[in-house]
Amino acid sequence: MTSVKEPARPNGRIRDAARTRAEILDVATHEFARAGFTGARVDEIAARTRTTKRMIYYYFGGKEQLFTAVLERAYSVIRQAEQQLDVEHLDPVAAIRRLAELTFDHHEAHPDFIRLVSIENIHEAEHIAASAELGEIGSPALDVIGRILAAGRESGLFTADVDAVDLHAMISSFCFFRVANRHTFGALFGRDLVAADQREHYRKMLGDMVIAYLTADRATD
Amino acid sequence: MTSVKEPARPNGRIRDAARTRAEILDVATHEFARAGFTGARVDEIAARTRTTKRMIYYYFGGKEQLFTAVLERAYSVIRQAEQQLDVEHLDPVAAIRRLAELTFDHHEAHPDFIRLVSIENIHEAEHIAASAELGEIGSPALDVIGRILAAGRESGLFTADVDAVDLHAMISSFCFFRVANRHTFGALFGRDLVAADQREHYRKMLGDMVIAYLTADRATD
DNA sequence: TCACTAATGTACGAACTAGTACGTTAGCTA
DNA sequence: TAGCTAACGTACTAGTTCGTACATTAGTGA
Repeated sequence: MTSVKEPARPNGRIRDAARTRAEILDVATHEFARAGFTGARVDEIAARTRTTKRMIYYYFGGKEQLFTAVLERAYSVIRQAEQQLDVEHLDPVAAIRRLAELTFDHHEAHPDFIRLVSIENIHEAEHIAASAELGEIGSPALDVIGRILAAGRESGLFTADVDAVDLHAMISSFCFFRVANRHTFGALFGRDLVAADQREHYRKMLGDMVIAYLTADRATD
Repeated sequence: MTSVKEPARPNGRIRDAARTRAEILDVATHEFARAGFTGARVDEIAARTRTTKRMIYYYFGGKEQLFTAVLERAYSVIRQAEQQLDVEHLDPVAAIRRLAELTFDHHEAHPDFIRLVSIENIHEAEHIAASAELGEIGSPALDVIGRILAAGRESGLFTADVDAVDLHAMISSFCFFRVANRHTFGALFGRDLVAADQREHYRKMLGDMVIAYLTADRATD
């Protein structure tokens, strides 16, 4: 009656450390983004993987370290995207506009990342501080912005007194706010900032804003 | 030995519904802003008041409703501030700049409010949705912006294709990001967006940006 | 093929946490 | 001043939640 020569593998359990680790990270990313650090449940994360809670502690050590690992991977994704940036062949104005648009697109495409950043700020960036990997490495985009800015100033096109970090903050502000605060903004003002049919409007608005700022005639200031 | 005619008032307990309610709200505001909705503890909030947890349930019903009440009061503060706005006697450019600066100042002065908004967005504005008081009432600032925008367009100064809500989003983005994301931004890029000695720089940057956007020469677009 | 270790699973517990049942009293009003 | 009710306090519970002790096995290298 009972099977005799089955490969004694209940649940199809195959050992694969990398896969298990990655699966935990996937699920944890989604769960932390959904519910926040405190709101996320270790048991819930475990239940949504093909492994058990024991493995979370085995691979990551605890809830805090798991969240740190989630952040590390999330930031590595954006950094990789920034390394693909290819705008320096354009003239400064077009290059900045393109960069702003890519930032806009990236924020829109990764709402979970935006939520993780919001959550990490509620916790005053303590997990980033605890991460060896994430400590102040800057970003590839910053170098690109710096070079475009220099070229634009040299040619006399750009008049604004900003450096790359400030401009990055300006561009990110708009992109971040639009995604992160869409719920309260929508509830209070009745406008969905992420509505599909408004996408081009806001994308252009961002580019116009940044270019206008950089190229404004400041003679009368 | 024992006191005879003391006013039988252990702990100086005086009944004052309004004061008790307000004290709970004060403490809860701070505690929710500090730890998030899930992270905040009802017991902890109660411990920091002069009353007991029982009173939280007596006055507010539960943790969710308490958070909603906290949001209602926080938004009423900003609305009151907006009602004091007095910029329409200025020319459109000066008026918008002044408005941006006041928004900037208000964000800087109320970091707890910013955190509450972040938290409420993590929860997809469900408490605002549950509040009769907070449902899509707009904001006094929106009317002001609308009138300034109309005046600016009429005089030919403003060329941008935005309405009051969009402009409000643009201004808020920068102010919000600077305060809300200062921790991750500082940790990653080594720049404190809220440093006192950079305050004027960012305040001017915001005004310059908004004015440049509104008044840009769009003939070449 | 044997032994060893990395990888995995089960079961449990201690501490916490939102919420409540029940009892008390200050202060107002008739 | 008697009585009533809004305001308040104490003590408890049911359910949750992070973390771990202990047992097991797949797969690899000697």
